[in-house]
Amino acid sequence: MPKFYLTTAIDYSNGEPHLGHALEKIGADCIARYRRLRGDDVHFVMGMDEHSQSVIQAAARAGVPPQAWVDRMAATFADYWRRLHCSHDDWIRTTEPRHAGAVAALLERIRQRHPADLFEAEYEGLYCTGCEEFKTGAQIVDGHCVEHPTLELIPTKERNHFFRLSAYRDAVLDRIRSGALRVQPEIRRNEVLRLLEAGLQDISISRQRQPWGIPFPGDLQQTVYVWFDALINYLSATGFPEPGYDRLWPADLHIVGKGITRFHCVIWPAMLLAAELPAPRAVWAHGYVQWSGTKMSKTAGTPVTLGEAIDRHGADALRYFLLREVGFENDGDFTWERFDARYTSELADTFGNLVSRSLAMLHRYRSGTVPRDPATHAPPPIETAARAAVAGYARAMDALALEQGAAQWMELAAHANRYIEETAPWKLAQRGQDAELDTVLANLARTVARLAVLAAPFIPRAAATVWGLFGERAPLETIRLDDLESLSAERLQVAKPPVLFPKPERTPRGAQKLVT
RNA sequence: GGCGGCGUAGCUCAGGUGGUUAGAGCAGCGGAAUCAUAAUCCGCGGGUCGUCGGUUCGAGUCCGACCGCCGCUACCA
Repeated sequence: MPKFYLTTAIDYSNGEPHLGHALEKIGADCIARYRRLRGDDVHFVMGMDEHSQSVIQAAARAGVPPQAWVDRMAATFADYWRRLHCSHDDWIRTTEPRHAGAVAALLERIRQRHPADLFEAEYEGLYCTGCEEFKTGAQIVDGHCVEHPTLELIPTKERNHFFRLSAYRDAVLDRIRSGALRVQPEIRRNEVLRLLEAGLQDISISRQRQPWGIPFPGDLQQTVYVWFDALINYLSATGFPEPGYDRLWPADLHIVGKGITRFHCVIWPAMLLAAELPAPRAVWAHGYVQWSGTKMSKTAGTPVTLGEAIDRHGADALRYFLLREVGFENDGDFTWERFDARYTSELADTFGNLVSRSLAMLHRYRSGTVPRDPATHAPPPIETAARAAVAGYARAMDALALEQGAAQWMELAAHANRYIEETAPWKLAQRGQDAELDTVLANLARTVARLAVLAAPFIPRAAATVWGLFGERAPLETIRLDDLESLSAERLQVAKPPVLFPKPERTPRGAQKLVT
């Protein structure tokens, strides 16, 4: 059983999680569940990034000590991920001792293997006394800090520890070009390659005047710069430097937002190479969730809270909508209108109703017992369609094309609805064509069971419910994709179908916000 | 400024290496059916393929210019 070590970016502890955070976690969870379906020994890690200045500020605004603040945030995030049925195996926080230990160990390892890669130098920058940090780029407008336009930025020199990033340009470039480190999707790979081709500068990896952080080994006047600190979480979670960490390391896939690809595709691999540790095998950089075509930035305020989105139609529905319509590759739009449309048309009317009518007929015509299929000859069209859908689903999911995987699932459900219309079981029953009816009902039951398996990575709760309706079988978690071809529901006693995805009678709340 | 991407039916999008009447899903309209969450199934709807030129027997599909969005451009996670 091959191991599959999967991570998401750890979330910054300075505010509530929103739909953007959720997309990343749900996408990663979908992949984790799919890999388990594939038979991989999955280790899925999420967590919190809890150091740095903004955390201190957020804590101060809330009037609590930093540790109390990050504890509160971690609990909040973890609760949302639980509500969204995330199936992570571990939850790491950068304020944990195991992480501080790993950071110190990694730095020590670099110092031992490549002493020249860590050195001290002067860092020069514009320092804002309001923020207590250096400002660059877009943070400076008209020569002033955007947060404190009335204060003067002070040119300041600071003695810092540096990492010789420049020494690893060629090695990182080679790994990405050769595919040893896969950067996906293609557009992100190209961006990273161009960045590398342009050359790298060494980076400072420590900060003075920054009490909320991991002490820099050998220089207690300074703390480890938050990015250098944060990236190491992926290694900390393996148990590094304790023996056995290499059972998990290297990571098979880091899921990150497109805004932080260079940290994961350039700096992180270079850090590992300097420590003579293997680089991750793949990085997937997803796009962002937009609200009616505009950015959902923290500063602009969130037009929709994560809680509202979950409450709308339930966690499964939100998961499905984010992965199917918003998508895990490009930026995508979230609107109540689109959410409701997908929910109604696909989850309720196509899949939910298919389950309803199939099981209802099983009860009406066969007392709830799936009959044996007496047919001995050519498989019905639905069987051919099911195999094609499973193959297409696997192809898409292997390539992390989650939208297409969901589309394959939906296509099979639609096909099953057509199969019912074409065979018209109610007519077969009327005419007393029992053998034909048995064939149709057995095939329908089998298709519904297969759909439950394929749906599990996207809508785990509903999938388990449907699977459970068949009773007397192995838990859904033990089923593998390879089992689908021979999967049969014959002789099983099925329960009465519940309404999986109820449809609100009237215009649900929040719809009016669409107009503004 | 530099590099790159996008702009196809009301909406979300497919459309390797140019070639008969430009496709799908959703929404909308008409019909059928009645097992089912008034769900399903069938049919229909004609969009200057961002704009203007060019190459070609022929371009959504290649070239150039332009317009409009967007991403990256290294220490904000």
